[in-house]
Amino acid sequence: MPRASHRPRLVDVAQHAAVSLATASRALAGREGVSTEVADRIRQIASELGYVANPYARTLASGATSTVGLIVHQVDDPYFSEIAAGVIQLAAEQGLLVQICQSGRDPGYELQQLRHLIAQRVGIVLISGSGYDDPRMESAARAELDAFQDHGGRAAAIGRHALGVDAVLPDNEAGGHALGQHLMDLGHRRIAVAAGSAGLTTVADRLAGVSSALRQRGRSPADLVVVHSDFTRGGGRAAAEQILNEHPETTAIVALNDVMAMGVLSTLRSRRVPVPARMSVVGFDDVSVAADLAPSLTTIRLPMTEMGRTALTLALKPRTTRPRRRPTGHLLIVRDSTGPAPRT
Amino acid sequence: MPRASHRPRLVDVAQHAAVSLATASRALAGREGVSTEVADRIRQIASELGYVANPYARTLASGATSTVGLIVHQVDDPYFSEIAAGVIQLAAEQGLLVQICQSGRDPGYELQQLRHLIAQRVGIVLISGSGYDDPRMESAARAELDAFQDHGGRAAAIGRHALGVDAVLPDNEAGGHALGQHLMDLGHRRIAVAAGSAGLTTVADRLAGVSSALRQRGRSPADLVVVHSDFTRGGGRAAAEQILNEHPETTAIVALNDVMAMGVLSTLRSRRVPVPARMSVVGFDDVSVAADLAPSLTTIRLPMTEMGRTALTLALKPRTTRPRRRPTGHLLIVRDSTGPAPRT
DNA sequence: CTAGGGTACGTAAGCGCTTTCGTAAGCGCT
DNA sequence: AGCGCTTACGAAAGCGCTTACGTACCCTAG
Repeated sequence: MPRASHRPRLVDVAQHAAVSLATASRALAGREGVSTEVADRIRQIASELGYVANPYARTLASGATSTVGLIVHQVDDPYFSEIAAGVIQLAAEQGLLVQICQSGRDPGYELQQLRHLIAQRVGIVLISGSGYDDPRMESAARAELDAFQDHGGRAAAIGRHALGVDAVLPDNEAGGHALGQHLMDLGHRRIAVAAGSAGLTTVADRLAGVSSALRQRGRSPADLVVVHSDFTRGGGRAAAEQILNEHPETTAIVALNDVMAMGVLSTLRSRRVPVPARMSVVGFDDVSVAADLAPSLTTIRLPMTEMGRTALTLALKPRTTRPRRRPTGHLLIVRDSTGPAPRT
Repeated sequence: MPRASHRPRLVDVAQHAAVSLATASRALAGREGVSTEVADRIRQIASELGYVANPYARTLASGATSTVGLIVHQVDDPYFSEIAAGVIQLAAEQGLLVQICQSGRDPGYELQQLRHLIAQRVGIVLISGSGYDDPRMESAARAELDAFQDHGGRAAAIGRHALGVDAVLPDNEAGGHALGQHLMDLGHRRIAVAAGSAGLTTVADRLAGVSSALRQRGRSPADLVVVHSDFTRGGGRAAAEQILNEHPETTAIVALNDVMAMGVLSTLRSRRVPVPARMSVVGFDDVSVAADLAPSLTTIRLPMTEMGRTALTLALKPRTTRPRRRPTGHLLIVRDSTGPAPRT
């Protein structure tokens, strides 16, 4: 077999510099034990030769990987693509490579992807998406991550907790609360929630926030109509259909993320329900298109790109005994999809 | 140093099966020279042990990589995220891993990312984005890809040609033509184009299509107002501003991609120009949010996700002497952002 | 002048695979 | 019985790095 690569190897650099492999390796790794002049000469020659270390050989020898695995639900969901953008940005700055996987919102498949990434010996695992209420759902993933970290891997979660790893977490409950308050302030009393799949912590937290806002104003959370479907545009459409059919008195719909809100708006448009005159709609996340929807969407802004960066930053730091939790800010963005409740 | 990994190695499998390393390797790779019974026993044991080959060792030994590098402009641009989704999908089906890079629309940085990917010894490179009119801009990338392919790498381009590699290519000119025709049919005579950066082949091709539609109807393409900015939302806003200020007689704006169209619509909204009553707007690509914009966008549909899959499929096939070009379909989608030209 | 201790560098043993080559066994044929 | 051929497997040489360990050298102190 011919040489796998035509690229210069470390021996080539070492020969040109008339030093041993060990010295060349040390010099390029910036480790000590090499005089400054020799190190400079080696680096000089390496760059002249266009030498770049073979990461496979390097990893095999040292066990230290420089690739980070990122698990998202769907890269073409704007929430996740903004997170991914942040991760990839920072990774590029750090000279790391990002391997990306889609779990397709399926916990079983997600676990499989996680195992695959770990089996591929990535050094860092970043996992986004929502956690599950049922601890049994998370325990397998958690065990996997624990073992991974015990053997020197690093992991961080984005927007999900209960995984026993560092996490960057938006305050979903406070965000939901702000949305609830905003709608109450506008006089809405018949509020429905288009929720993602039941059993997701993100859903539970955001919902709890909305409920608490109602309770704070002396209204029973039982009045809140909650329709579960999933965190997709189609899920939003389905939820809106159900709300319109079964609860025609509703004057405001809280979609628990922007993508669902897009579906909700779409259904309202095709049903010719004027927004916000007849129905107010709010979302959550403030994905970049939220401002361009018809009408532009009132929502809670989350700094997704920054969340991605922060998660990688956390994973890059040495592990602490207790998992860290980094909160993110959130902000109510009022746009044109909300207005005063229609008089009855 | 402790063993880098706690995972079972090939020796472990071999020992349990009481065979040599070579036999175990052959059996798991499905290569011949192993009796069926022995091979089955080895596979059985491997799966019991949860053995997964160390890709670093495997690649180092064989030179065959199983990771594909994908270069996009920005993952949070919906056009690219849909392409990425397709690539990642198919890669997962094939057991390949995807390393993703953002070039940030900067040709220099893109070249750097390309070199980086190749230096990282990916086996397949997929490059998306637009090519450049100036052949000198592409020659460096082309040389890099040529050398890469000569040494056994495989590459494919998505939506760009002139790279000397297999490519999946939408018919940008025909799409532009369809848009031009559509607007002419609606009676528009004062048409402006919000174009991406000058020098991009995508821009030139789509523009040529629009011009040819005008010419076909006996109008001079010189009448076409072309404003160059870039393929972003901000670029669309800027272009729209300029068009409104310098060419107030315009009744239709062709944005050369949907993301720019979003910016155009945003500007028109803030300037209170009614769409389509006073101004028609069209985009290009049909990203998934195009239907949810205000108003929903008339555009040319491109099968981005499928384009991603096709590109990977091409790269997976053995290389042919001449680069293949796989065309993609396109389709005019008429929505609410276009209407009859206002009477003057 | 020698012992002791750094410092700078080289030697060589892996990391966990793949693959070439060698060998032994089994087969049919003359 | 002897030959060549095929088949099934093992031994061992790498792939291109990192790093523990060894060694030569120089400097300072006694």
